[in-house]
Amino acid sequence: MSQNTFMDIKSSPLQVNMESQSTMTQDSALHQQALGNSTNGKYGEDIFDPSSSYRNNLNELGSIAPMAMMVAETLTNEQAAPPSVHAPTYYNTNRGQIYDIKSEAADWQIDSSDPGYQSFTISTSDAPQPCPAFVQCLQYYAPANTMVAEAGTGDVSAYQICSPTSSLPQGVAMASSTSPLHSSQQLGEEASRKRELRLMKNRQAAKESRRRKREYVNCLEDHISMLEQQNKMLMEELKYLKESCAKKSR
DNA sequence: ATTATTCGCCGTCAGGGCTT
DNA sequence: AAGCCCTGACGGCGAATAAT
Repeated sequence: MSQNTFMDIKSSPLQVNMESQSTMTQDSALHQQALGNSTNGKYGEDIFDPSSSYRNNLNELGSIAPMAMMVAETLTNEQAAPPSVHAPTYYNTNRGQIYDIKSEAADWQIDSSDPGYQSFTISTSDAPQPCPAFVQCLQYYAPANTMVAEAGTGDVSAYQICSPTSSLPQGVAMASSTSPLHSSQQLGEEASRKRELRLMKNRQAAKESRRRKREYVNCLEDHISMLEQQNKMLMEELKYLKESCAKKSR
């Protein structure tokens, strides 16, 4: 299989043309079967289990742990060890502190002991940093398959950010998401905040989707290798049986 | 050494499917 | 119906590689 067959093929005219002109190999035929025959946006249904999506196939292999489940487990199981995730970068805004998950400076922990997630505490060794204007962001992600936690809309009224070097929370209580909006400026800020939240979620979803797809393609490649090996053995067995029959018939 | 092409990854948008 | 999630499509970017 070519290395980039289904990773992220750009559909520029040149590349589309190259694809359409390329010879249909066994691998590409299999992939077309796996991907092209899909009718509902999922792919891979023809290779493993026709009644199951590729994600289900992967789940059966135990290779995918849905992040949502990890979130639920992490936030509800107080006995569980705190997840090891990367440190966010903290920013100060006129509405409090928000953070950026791209920083990978240090480990941080989540204290979810507060029932109902009315508030929670993020501990980090990072000192708060100044930041350009940004909306309040109550969602944070953990990279590398660790966990995702979300809060910020709905019934969450506040949360806190504090430093582990201080016994008292130094964080800023965030604006209540349920507070009424009075001005067009506030409406604009709310819309902007929602957009940022949506983009952030989609960004993470896209990453997860691509990771699942890579995993799926890897599974397909392994499956192909196994089938090729199987085919080779069967061909050898057939050859042997044919020769045996020929000897007997003489 | 410079330029062109390829590759892989990312963020965003759009649209379909599912849930509430 | 609204909101959310998932994923294909698209364009941009930087690194690697090939061509000159």
